[in-house]
Amino acid sequence: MFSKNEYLVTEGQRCRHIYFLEQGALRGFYNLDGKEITHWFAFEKDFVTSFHSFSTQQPAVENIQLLEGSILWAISKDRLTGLLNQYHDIERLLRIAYEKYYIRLEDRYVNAQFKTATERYQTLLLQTPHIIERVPLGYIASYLGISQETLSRIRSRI
Amino acid sequence: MFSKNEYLVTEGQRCRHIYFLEQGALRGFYNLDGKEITHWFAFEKDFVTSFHSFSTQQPAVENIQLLEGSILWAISKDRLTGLLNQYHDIERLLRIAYEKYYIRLEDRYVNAQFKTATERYQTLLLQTPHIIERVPLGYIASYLGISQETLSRIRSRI
DNA sequence: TAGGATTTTTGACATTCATCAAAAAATAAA
DNA sequence: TTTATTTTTTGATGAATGTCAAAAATCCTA
Repeated sequence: MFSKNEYLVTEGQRCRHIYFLEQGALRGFYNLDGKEITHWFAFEKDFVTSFHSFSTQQPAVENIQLLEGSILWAISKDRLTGLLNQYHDIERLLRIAYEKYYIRLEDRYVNAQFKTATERYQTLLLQTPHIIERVPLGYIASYLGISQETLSRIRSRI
Repeated sequence: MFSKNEYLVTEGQRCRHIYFLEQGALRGFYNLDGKEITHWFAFEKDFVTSFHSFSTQQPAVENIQLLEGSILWAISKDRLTGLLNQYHDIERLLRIAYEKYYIRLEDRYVNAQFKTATERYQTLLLQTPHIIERVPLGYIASYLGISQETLSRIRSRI
């Protein structure tokens, strides 16, 4: 149980857990040229972690912050490793989970690089309409890779 | 052994193999609004496949084309599945390979969405300088998400 | 519910980049 | 080598988006 605006992971710190988000909302962001860039959101039933840091156990380059009071379950890297050694099936589940996450990221990548700002916003509306009600526009703008002003203008135009 | 400009995978066709590229160069691209968008390149010692199609066995949305005559090794989905069932260790290797590929894609994603065209080109020069000599500029431009003219101007400016 | 803080919108202007067209350069073929 | 083809560069112009500043709207909280 964590409360709004708390941090799950902070830049520079090693991320030792994968979390399951039962209830609430999170964002992952990092600092680029003095600006906070939100690069993902997570909602109910998502698994979250600072993937790079968790996987390599290097210091995280990103921050994970609570957007709402949330209920989270955590499993540590060590405990997960134990489970993987003990149960072949978990290794397989994880491999398949990675496949799915990879495909999703590929999709986002294409979307990010080759669609216009307006198209990206419309895709977001279609795929996850609830984001709009739960997340400040500024965060959404940086998630879409545009300025808040531009997002505001896109919204007024639609 | 395949020769220049041949296709390994074509849009609409199911991709049933993962390939190991021993020698040569490939690109993955798809058609968007009548334009070919190159979204990755592969060179010696890379594993390649149309990931989404291979994983889900849905028809591919992308094409894989030879940029040079190349030597490739293939393993079919069925044979790989057999190996995964037989050897726990291969499941683990695959899971770890996916981790690495995921992290790499995450990196590219950030790069694509939040860096300027010039920065993206400079990163490319730094990370894979040999691309420039082996791949036409037009492909590189679309890989970077800019027009060929803009890339040409960036090059003259540096 | 009134005042303060935060978030969103609007305006003016500068910059980046795409597009279309054509010239120049490089590469391949005869 | 000469010609044809492909690739790269250059020029002119317009559209999309960023930035800075301020106004308007919304939301907290006392």
